[in-house]
Amino acid sequence: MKKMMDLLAQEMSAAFEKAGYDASYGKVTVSNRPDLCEYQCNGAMAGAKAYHKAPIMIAQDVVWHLADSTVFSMAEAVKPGFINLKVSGTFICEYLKQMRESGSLGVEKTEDPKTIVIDYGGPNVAKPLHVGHLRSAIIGESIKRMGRFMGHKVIGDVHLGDWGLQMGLIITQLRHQQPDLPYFDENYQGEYPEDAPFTIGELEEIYPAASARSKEDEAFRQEALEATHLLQEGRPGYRALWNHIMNVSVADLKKNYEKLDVTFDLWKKESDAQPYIPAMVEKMKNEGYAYLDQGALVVDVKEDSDTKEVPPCMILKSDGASLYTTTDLATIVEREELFHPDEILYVVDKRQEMHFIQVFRCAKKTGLLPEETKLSFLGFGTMNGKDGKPFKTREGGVMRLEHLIADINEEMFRKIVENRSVRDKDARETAQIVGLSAIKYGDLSNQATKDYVFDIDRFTSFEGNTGPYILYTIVRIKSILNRYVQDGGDPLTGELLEASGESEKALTLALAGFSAMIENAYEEKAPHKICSYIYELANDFNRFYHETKILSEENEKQKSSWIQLLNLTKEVLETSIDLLGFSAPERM
RNA sequence: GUGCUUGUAGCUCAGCUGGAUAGAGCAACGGCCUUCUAAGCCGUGGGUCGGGGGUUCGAAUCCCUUCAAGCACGCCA
Repeated sequence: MKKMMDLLAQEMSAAFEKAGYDASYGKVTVSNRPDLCEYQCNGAMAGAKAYHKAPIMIAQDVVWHLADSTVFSMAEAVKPGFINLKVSGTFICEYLKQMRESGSLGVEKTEDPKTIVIDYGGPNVAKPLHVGHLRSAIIGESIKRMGRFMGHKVIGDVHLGDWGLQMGLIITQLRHQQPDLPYFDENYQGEYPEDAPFTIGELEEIYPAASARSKEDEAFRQEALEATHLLQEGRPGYRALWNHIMNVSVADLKKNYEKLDVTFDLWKKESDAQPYIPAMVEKMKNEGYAYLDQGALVVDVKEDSDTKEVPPCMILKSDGASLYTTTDLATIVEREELFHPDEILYVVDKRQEMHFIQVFRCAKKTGLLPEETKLSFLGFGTMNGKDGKPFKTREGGVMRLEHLIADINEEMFRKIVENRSVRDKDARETAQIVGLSAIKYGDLSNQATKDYVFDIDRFTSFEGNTGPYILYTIVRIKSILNRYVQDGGDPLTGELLEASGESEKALTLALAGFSAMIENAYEEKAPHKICSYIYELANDFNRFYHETKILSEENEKQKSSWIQLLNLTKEVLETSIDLLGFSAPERM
């Protein structure tokens, strides 16, 4: 079904035409003066020059043709040339009924479904998730859900980091700690043990220890480099160890992402792309794209329009080893082979932008992908603490994601039991649901590309533009609907009537704007637009709620109409928060 | 040094594809609970939209310039 805004523009354009002006001036926008009107059209001012006519004259001409409109209940020409509009209540009412019946809240699935691979999450194995991983997971998950909602085929890939020096460091550290393990015996012929020689907890100790040591102990570092190399060459003992590391840490990662309600379709990893490297490199060499520069194999990717120097894209280091870029390029080859995607979207820290510019250009230039395949980059900003500097623990260290989530849940739990007499068991569960909304909404309500301040106190607050406030609004609606059912009402029947008061009208207008909002938010990959929409919607609902006693309404038709309105509001809110990646509890 | 991004109320942020009086929330202050969750609602105060110039009937928004902050700039990922 058509978007509300398009229907209004259609009516307005027709009036422009009837008055003898071009239909393109009939664009309608939400009013920025809600005290004067609901919608407005500024086309008369835009057209003043073309028609050598005062804007107000044009506006008056157009308004005259809207006199008997069934869409607008008011259309007036004002001062310089604004056309102020109010929409007919019956028109909105009809629109909302269709919205309910459409099964998708009025949102039209795309006519041209794309296959989109989203690369997000990006954790490294053997290292615990820390707050730096939070944004990628949250933003990527939301965009994945939005894309699906619009009808695209979206494939989420966690793209694990499992192939760099970190693996060599861990192996080497382990070798120093437990030299007798069979994995280090080159002559070992038997089966390797099934169980890993470490727990996730131990594994997480190993990496930092190894990393620290490699910085001071050059011999150790060399050993680690060698181990990395041997692993990549396929040495059986190291391969077996690598398998253990993978199993132990992937299980742990899955558990943690589950807590965030973030799910990936693919658990691909850097090592999966390795088989694609030799042929890719050969191709680049043979076709003359790659050449040796200072010993390294590079591909030029600068373009004439560049305003600054874009260094060549490095394919192989001077020692012949592959690097980050190589893996990313090979991953593109792999994805093309497996999925033929129309688009690959990377949700990554914005500091990596230059790297991806190089990778994208190189992939296109060397023909790893068809010309029309879109490579896009959504770079997000840093999560800062209240001091405006990157988020740290009180002690100044890197905050583990688990701990952050636990802290939030604890805080949420405290607030819930403080404010309500809920049974303990429910309170824990509720605290988790509400806590997740606090984290995700706190993040997503900011523009993804900007740095933002992560403030636990503010995010867990039930007041203002927060996740908990949105959930509270939904819970209020659920509460009324539940009582209505308890009183013997059927929440699914009943006809939506035209809005009777101002706050109700405002609520219906907000609801009608859902599809335009969602389309725009997806197009711009901007979850924060969903946040500001539902925040306004929640405000509109709470105003309506405040002045309307629904359950005590004597007129049954009016009552059941309001119940329909609540149903629709709830659906829109719940659909929206689902796209953001969280859900609402039954009570709170 | 070069380039990118950001700068809006005391704080945290919207608004930026040009439109009317620049919006929220928090914090401060004042109202509203015999009645569906007051975790709510209503109201008051608070602004040289970093500075300066320009384009335009009209600029927070576009252009130029300047200041400040953050980030990135070939063998890490």
